[in-house]
Amino acid sequence: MTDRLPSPVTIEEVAAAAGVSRSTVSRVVNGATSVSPSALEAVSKAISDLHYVPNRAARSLASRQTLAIALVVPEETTRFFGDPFFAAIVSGINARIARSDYVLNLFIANSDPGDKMTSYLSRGNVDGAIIVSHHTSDTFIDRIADAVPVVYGGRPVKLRDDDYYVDVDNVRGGREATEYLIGRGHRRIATITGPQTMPAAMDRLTGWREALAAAGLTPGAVENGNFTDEGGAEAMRRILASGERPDAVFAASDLMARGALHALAAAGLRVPEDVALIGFDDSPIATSVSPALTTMRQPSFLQGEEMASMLIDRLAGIAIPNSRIMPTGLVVRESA
Amino acid sequence: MTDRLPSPVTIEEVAAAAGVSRSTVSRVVNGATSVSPSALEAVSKAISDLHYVPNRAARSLASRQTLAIALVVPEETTRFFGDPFFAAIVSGINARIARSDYVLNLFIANSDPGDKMTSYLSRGNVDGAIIVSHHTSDTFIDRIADAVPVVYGGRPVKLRDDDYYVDVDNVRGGREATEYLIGRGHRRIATITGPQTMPAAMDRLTGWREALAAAGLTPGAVENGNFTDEGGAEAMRRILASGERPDAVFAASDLMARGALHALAAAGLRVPEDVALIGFDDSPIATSVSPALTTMRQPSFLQGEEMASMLIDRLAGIAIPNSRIMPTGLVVRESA
DNA sequence: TTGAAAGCGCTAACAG
DNA sequence: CTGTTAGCGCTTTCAA
Repeated sequence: MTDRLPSPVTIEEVAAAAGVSRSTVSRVVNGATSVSPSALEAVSKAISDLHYVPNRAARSLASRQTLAIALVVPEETTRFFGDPFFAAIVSGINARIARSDYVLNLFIANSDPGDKMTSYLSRGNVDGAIIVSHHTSDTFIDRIADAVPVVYGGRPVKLRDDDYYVDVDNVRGGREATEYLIGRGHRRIATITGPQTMPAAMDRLTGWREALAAAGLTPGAVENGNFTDEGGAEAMRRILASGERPDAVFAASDLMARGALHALAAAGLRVPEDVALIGFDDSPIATSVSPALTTMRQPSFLQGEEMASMLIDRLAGIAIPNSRIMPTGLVVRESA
Repeated sequence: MTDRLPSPVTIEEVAAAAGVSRSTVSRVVNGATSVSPSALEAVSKAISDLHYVPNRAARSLASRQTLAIALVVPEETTRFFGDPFFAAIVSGINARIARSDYVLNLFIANSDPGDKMTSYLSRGNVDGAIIVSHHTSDTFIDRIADAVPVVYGGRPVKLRDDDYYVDVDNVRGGREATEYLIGRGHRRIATITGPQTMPAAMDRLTGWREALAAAGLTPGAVENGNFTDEGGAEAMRRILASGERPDAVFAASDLMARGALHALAAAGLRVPEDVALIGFDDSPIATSVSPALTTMRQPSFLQGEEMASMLIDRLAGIAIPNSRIMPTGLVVRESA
């Protein structure tokens, strides 16, 4: 192997420059409180003068932490990467991690149970893991969760005692989106759902049902759009083909709403005049289409940041609630 | 910090079990040749009996390698994540890395020059970096390339002597796609390009120009679709609004082709009867739209694998060519 | 072919 | 509040 030079300046040199011992430098680097102001200042100066960056291998070896966090992404990356909602989640995670001493290790999860990734994680090569977007069928999850602290993006499929997650109130989001439609006078309301193997998709559907029931309305068509653009378009086509045309549609993601929009346009229907359409996410898609989408916002970037924060707190031994439910909010634009 | 237990079995215990010294175990683990068959066998047995897994931090500290590779993704993640082409690239990179001793560190690159990431990478905290999809405006690139070996996805904006990259022949791809259109009898051929800050986008445009020039045809409209879905749709609308309607369009990515398809449908134009449309990538999008896209395939997953392979080889001190140009190929479906 | 010995750069008791 | 002292688990000369 070619030798890679590590950071040339060591803690020893910083200590010398600052006129203190290694330990004191270590203390300021690690934010220990018990350092005198003068020492703190001298060390800080030496650090920035010398551009000192701690060697993570040494640190990790001595402290018995890896300082690494795994970001586990499900195999079917097409859907994952195709949705700006996830881009925002990952950006948020990245942003929070960047402010910490941790680095993010990316793993694209292969459901193969003998998987190298699973054993890598199980062997304590990371301090914790963030798992985004999993399905009922993802079996490797449990093995990871047995080995290291995990924070989930979205309520996990089977909730266990020591599960931590960040989510929004999807039932409520679905309900309020639908209530808005009802309040605007719509009566034949269909929905395009996500895959019913995912809690978020199930919950939004539940919300839609609840709102209709509360208003005494008969539920319209329910079609699975699989959380994809094309799936949304197909679901919309099936809805239109199925008989009575709805006067409004609740799509459980903006991506699917976009697909639906195209299907509606292809069918010669105007939005919102003929069919009102409401999305979910308030991702960049919402404003990039025409008409701009009315949608239920969720704070994706913040959710990502919060996921990382929760994990970092847990690793630091700070007690935190098992879940963090972030607020949603209706954003009214043109489509409904 | 909560203590994370590392793999409990150390090289010392393996050595004891095998009746040899630490050094011999280390030699076996690292594949050194100078080990007697009997020692080799004893050590191998001990390793598997004890489920020994070397501690990366210790290994890294002693060997002065990090065993980590950075995956650097440009800030504007919306575009990155929105394109299935990149999903395939990342999957390929991930797959190859998973077969090695390296792990992938994900960095979302912030153009802020004082960036923590840049200094982290510069300080030798990774052995090498893979940089996907960069623009002429991405200034942090040079600083990374100065610090560690880099492999680029696509020819870098400014090619330096020691730059390594994997790419396809985009000029040729653009030319052949356009030649196909010409061969089908089309004469008024427009193009939807990617941002002209990216080599791939520039080259595909060049190929389009070359094919038209060779056929003695007047170039049609050229509109930038920014490598996004909506950008493609807008570019198509501009082309349609600009006067003479083209009888064929070369879109420099499938994502933009999809946008164009929608704009065409909205304008009441049939594909391919009124306007033929050809894409680029052969991403999953190509078959998920209707009509299915005729497109210029590039082997995205393999490109990702190759990027990782090149970097791993370089890090191993293996001499390799500076670039690897992967083949493209026309895939004829329905849209042209 | 093998073992002994010397660190890699850092953290973490433990005294003081 | 600070320095001293031991290692963390592994690789790597250097001799034998």
